[in-house]
Amino acid sequence: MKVNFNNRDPVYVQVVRYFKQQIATNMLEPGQEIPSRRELASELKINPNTVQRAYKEMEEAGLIYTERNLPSKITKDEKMLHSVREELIIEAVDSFVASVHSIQVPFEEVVAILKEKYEEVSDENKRGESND
Amino acid sequence: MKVNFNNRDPVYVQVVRYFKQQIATNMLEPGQEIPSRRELASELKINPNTVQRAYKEMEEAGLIYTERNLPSKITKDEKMLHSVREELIIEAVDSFVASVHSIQVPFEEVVAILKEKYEEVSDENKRGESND
DNA sequence: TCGCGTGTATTAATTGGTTAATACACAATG
DNA sequence: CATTGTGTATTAACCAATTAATACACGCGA
Repeated sequence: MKVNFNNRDPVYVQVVRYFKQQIATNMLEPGQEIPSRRELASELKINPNTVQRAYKEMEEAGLIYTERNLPSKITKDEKMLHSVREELIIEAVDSFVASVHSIQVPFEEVVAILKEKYEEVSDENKRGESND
Repeated sequence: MKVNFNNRDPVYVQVVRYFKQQIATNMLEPGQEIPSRRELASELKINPNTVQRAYKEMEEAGLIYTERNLPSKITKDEKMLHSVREELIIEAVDSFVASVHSIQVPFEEVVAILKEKYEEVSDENKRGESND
């Protein structure tokens, strides 16, 4: 479990995003146990409350659940899990479309640039990825 | 001159973004005079220093220039003006690709979703746009 | 029953960015 | 030459979000 922190976004947001990505790519399975607050905090060298905040948000969103005082687990609700990926995509698309729309970029131009960039990142992965 | 402020981003950032969009869509022309710090501040009901900060960033970026103590003007450097649009697009694309790549969305799926959303916003504009 | 590792709650501290207040310098204009 | 409107610089205040410190509650197992 390794999160590449940046300095821009709040740590707890980045932790949530990390779990969402893990869920969206099926790296975390339904019912799977995740590290305890203190354990993850220790591992990532951050404050336990920061993890707690991340976990709390995830629990309120229905991504994880907690039974008694046991480490939380990934939800077993398949629909919920599936929607995580959907929502991540929708968020990204909405933000992106708003940006390019405000400067009136035609759809075809967008797709063309997108394709280029897509091939770039694919190439990078074929070699030895190391990004933020 | 009207900026739709949101509560998320700093005001001066939104002011800069507004000018960049205006430049990218050719609403502001090379050499064109822009409102003085105090004037724009008054118009937008914000502090003159907030405008100053926005203008300062734009001047450092080469988007505007200031002669003596006259109101600043849009740069006449056509290459610079053209690159504004390019950079806005590149920023949007980079951020977008990073997002969808982290959850491994295939290119074709991205384009499909994008197309849908694009048609949505186009339709909205045909009617009576009113967004933040 | 005691201790340990869970999750949880409350409150405080920090801190950085943002905005505001104020003053200064300059040039044009009447 | 004084006033007014520019841009500029410096400093302070503010404020909200984030993080940290601390204590509490619960259940399990030695």
